[in-house]
Amino acid sequence: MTSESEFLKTYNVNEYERPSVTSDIVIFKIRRQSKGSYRKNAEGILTLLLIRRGGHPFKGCWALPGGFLEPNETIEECALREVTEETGITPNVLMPVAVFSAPGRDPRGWIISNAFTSILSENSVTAVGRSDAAEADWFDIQLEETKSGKLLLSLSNENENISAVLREKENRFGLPKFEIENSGGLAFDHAAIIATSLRALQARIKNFEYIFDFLPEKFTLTALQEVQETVMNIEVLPANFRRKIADYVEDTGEYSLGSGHRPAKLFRKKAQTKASGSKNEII
Amino acid sequence: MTSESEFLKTYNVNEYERPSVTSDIVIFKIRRQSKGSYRKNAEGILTLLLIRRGGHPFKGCWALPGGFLEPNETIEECALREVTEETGITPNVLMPVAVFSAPGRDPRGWIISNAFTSILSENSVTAVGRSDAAEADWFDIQLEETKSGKLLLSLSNENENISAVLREKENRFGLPKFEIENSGGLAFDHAAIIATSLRALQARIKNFEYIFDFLPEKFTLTALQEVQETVMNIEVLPANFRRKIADYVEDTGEYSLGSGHRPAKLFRKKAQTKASGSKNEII
DNA sequence: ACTGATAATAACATATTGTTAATATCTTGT
DNA sequence: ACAAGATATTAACAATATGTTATTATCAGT
Repeated sequence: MTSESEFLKTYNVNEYERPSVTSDIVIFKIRRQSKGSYRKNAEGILTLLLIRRGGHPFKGCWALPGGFLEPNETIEECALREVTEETGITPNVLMPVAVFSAPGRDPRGWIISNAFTSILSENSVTAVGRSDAAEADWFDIQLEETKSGKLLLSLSNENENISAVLREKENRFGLPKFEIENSGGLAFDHAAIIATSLRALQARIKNFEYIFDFLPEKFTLTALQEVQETVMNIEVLPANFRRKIADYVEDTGEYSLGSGHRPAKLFRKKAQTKASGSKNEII
Repeated sequence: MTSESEFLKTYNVNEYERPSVTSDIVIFKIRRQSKGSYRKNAEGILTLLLIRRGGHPFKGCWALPGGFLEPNETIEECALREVTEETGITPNVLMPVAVFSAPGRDPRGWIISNAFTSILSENSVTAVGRSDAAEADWFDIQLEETKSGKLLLSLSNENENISAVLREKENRFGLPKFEIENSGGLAFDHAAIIATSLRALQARIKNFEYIFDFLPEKFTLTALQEVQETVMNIEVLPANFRRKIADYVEDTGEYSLGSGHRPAKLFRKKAQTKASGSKNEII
């Protein structure tokens, strides 16, 4: 019978096989189709940040920013570090999505990935490209279900056009996961990570979680509504949206002027987003 | 310039330091305080499955079932395998909670844990104890907020009484995480994993996600209501609960008899839990 | 039959949401 | 200065959904 400290002195973690651990970060941002104003003929488009891989494997392919977990950092710190290193951007939210650990997902060997979703606001710096990432760019993203039940993930910018095809994988494990039928040239299983992340984001945006991260501190309610419409790919009636959002925002007293029409009030996110319920705790 | 296949031939994953990866599983189950019927003086109690560690480190301490990820399995498969090995139980849901990767969380070295939550139904086999786990048992669990904003996690059975104290840790990373002020004798950071998991479960039970996993295939609406009340620690008015749950269940035509009072209809979970919304897609 | 116990739902008040339409206020062009 | 164009904001009413209380239903046991 050994004591705990004696045990730890002789314990050697290298006796067991271990995987490498990475983080991959799915960063979204909304761009306005026509500059100036929201709504009608000027709706927002959801975009995604990809890097072109400068080294093997998948050299030259588009991929999510990300990299290996290092000792003495948490996986969240790893995610932030990698994004900054590879794109020069430092996001301020990090929403855990899922762990991707299917054997064979990385040709280099046993490597599992922790996926995170992040959001950049419209007016934030978007200069991209650094270090081992040869190139970085924003891609318009669309995820649509086909009649045969498959999912088509389309990513495009001026020069590139990526089309990946996915199938929803049935599992007993909470979140929907996806199987890649055609990666469209995306590295690793990143097509599946992107699809899972977008679905997770949409679920959160529904109840106004993370919605404010797409916009600067002060924003109009129309812009906020546009965020929900763009991310979820739906249309919302202004009167309804304004009633629902009312508890989450507060008036700044300022206005957005110079738009050629009635100026919109500027709001900010209200500190506490408490939900009320009924008078008593018994519902 | 090397080709992709040449690169992979010379790539050696062992050049970089790697963590060990584990899964930990937080398994909940409801027990009835007095056998026979639900409600009034016979309310449910949420219980949690713990194992007593048979080896170092934390030998003799209570801990979550779990273990190391092995090559050629996903982290979800690892979680299921470990639960079965250590407790003889095979759960049928597995809800991802979070990754715990804080440096120093395991005295053996660099080991990160993927936490999952699972649920066992009332009438399932609960025989526990196997392999390297010296002992396993169900603990009544309670998580309450104190006036000073701390969280008290209480776990108890006939012989044991564990009290852990936690603080909510502010972070920019989605989920609330917790810092352990007093582990109450629980191994590793398992007190924090348990608290995070329970909070995650409560959020899901609110909208009837996972709620059916606590009960057998056929159940009464009162029993289902009891699940929500027990997990979320609230009281619900029957008329309200029944209206809200109506779209998620279907009548089996059978009744629960022999109870000394009006028999209750037995329901089952309805296949599709679709949400309706308005007539058009525009809301 | 009567009691005790819980199931199930009716009935009404209140609150929320869906929907349509009216009004408000800016910029620009004349 | 005034009209036109554009979008913001809210009023008003209909339709649903929820909170709340009370009533009725149906069993087992006496």
